[in-house]
Amino acid sequence: MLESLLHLLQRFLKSPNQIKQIHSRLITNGHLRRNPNPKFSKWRTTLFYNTLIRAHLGFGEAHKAFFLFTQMLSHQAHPNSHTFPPLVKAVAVAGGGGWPCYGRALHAQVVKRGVWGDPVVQTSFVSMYARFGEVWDARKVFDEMTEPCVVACNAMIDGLGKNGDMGGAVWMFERMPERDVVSWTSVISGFGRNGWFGEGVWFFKRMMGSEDVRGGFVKPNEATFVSVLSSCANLDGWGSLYWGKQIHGHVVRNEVQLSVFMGTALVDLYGKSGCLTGAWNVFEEMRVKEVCTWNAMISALSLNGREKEALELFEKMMEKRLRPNEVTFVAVLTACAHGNSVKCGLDLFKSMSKDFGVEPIMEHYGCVVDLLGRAGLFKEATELLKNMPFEPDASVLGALLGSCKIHGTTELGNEVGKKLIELQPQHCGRYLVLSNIYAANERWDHAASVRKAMVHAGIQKIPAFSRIDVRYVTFATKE
DNA sequence: GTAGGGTTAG
Repeated sequence: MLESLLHLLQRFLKSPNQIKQIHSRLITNGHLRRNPNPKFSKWRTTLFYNTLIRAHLGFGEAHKAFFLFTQMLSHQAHPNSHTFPPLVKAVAVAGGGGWPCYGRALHAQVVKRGVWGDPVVQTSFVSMYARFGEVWDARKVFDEMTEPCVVACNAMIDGLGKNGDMGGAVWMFERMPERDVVSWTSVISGFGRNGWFGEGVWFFKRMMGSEDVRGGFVKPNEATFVSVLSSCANLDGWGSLYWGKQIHGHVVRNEVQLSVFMGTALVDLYGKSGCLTGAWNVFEEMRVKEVCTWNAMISALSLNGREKEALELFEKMMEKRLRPNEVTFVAVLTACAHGNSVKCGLDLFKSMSKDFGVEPIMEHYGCVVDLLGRAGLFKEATELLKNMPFEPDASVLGALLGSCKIHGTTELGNEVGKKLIELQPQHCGRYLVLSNIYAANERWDHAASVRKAMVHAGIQKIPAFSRIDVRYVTFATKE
């Protein structure tokens, strides 16, 4: 009986319903309590709890994992080194402000139960501390490990990348005695996360040409492709489409079916590099689509001048009864702003919290201010700014300043521009837009004084340039 | 006598 329940648990680790059924059987049979029978070995109860905790984490019920742990303690089942890694991961998944409390409590438990020396447990803490920005604590745990294995080093590399230390990440990568696909992927995704897109793509190329310790090639997997595609999508100019297509080709030659992750990354890539046909083809080809996939396609349309189609696709998404999220509304509101659909945008803005339960954040206000400003509705825009539940940040004010420039609204532009310079004294563009507004209205004295203030603040203007890509030759003209 | 790391949309 016991053996078969254990077998079932392990087999259905990923099926919530089955796990819940087995869980209730375990409770009614009393297997989750300490059994006074000496024939009943102690570790078996521990094993049940460990497997249940892991299962609940697996299907996204992180809070139940904690509950199981407290039950485990109250029933005097002894946690061992296998108990903690899933719990530490549950802290990371649950996230939020409560992490220091849970995370450090678990750390204390680990020390108390005498399993701190276990490398798997230590690795899980390296990830957890790094994920919450405590890279110094992560490093301390890592340095306590006598012989960190590949996985531990990978966790540290990823942690350094997550905290903006790509120098440290690459340093560690170069000194590893052996590297696997995750080591490479961690560096590639780190570069992308920190905005070093070219370096990310370069590292991918380096990976494709390198050999591992056994003389074989390192084979990229789905995570590798998704990471490098996201870097490609953000490359400037022709590189984006060129390298993106190369990698897409590689995916097609090596992968059977497009996963949601990979497909979404490709839709985003084609959307950002202006190749709408490419984005559509991937979108249509995908069997399984999630909300983020629709978001990527709607953004692709709205960023490439197809505002009407973006809104139509949003309608289609509604017909499929998919739940739009924050990102969806950023995409559709952008479409409305670019397409000058004031009424449509305002209706969507009203309905997002009322009908869909999505509370507007700064980005949404930015879109609506942009929408109103472009239409010249400055009274409404300032009204919205005043009634925002939080202080407008530079992106929102920047949207308004941009509109003031288009419409030559000097007075408001002056006010907004001054506020912006207070917020971002080192941003050369802010001074220039303000000075251009004055110049456009022949207020040369004001224009000159803004330029002077800029020089005074020690800011140099970065020359703007426009660029036309013809095949692979780039023509650039400096302003 | 089970286990740990990397992934998409603004």
